[in-house]
Amino acid sequence: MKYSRQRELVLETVRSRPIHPTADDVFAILRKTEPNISLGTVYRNLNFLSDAGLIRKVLVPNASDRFDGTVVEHHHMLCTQCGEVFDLAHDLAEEFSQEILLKTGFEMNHCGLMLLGKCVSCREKECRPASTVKQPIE
Amino acid sequence: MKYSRQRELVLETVRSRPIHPTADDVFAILRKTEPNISLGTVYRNLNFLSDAGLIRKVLVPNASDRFDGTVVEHHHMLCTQCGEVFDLAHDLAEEFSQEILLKTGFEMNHCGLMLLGKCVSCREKECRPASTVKQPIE
DNA sequence: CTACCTGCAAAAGGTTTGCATAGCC
DNA sequence: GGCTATGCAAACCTTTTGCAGGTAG
Repeated sequence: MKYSRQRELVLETVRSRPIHPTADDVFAILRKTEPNISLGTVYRNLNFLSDAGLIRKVLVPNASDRFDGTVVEHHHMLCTQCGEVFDLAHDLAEEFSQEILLKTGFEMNHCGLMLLGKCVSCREKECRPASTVKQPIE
Repeated sequence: MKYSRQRELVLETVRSRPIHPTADDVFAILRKTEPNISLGTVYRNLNFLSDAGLIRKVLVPNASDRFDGTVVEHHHMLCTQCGEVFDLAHDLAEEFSQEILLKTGFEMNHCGLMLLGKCVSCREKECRPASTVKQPIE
């Protein structure tokens, strides 16, 4: 792989942010210190780096793709209320993916699971009677 | 709801096709018999009908949204090889969604599960030694 | 009659690509 | 020096929207 300053910056930006930044986030962050970097270059490098396995592209339905510096196998949960993306540890889905394979023949990809739903803090913000709100177990 | 010929045709087209057609699929199908129908109208009606709960919009990462005439709760599996979308019965995911809620506090939406992976027929097409190919259990 | 719907075409949002120039090895 | 990356802008693809005219109730 050929070195370029921009590629290194893109990689470092994704790796150092746990927020699953979009291409546009990365672009905005880098623009601050690298005023000439172009959006095209950011996209090219994000795709290059995820093809090379150094980062991961997280496909988000109905929104911009996001990029993830964590390359160990894990899955994602998208809160359809606030738009945040959360990680889901692989072992929480392992049994499920085995069951799906056995029962349907469908073989889940590594990082192939996207859950749409409502995250803890969005659920807590809703004014439901406290008794019906299940507390998450961390 | 106000009647229109186009709306009825769109609804009927989605309901009668198990292929989870995209807006463009619906448009192409209807164009054959309704040469003046416009893509904008197809989109407007698909959105209207899914807002009204008569069909469902299936958000597909990295590809056009698809529409589903089956409105009972179920989930989807996208084959990242052939691009087909398959239904996944809700009861196969029920236990999993309970577990996720308890362990992470994330509350899955109805129809909120998208599995990316490889479908049975794509797996069978690959030239692996037969012994390593797990047969699906239907 | 009025509200809502249509067809058309333009706009919008996200992503990719062509081209000439610049930078790594 | 050659190959690849960059910046810029235009192109692309899917979806939405504004508008003027048409249709259901």
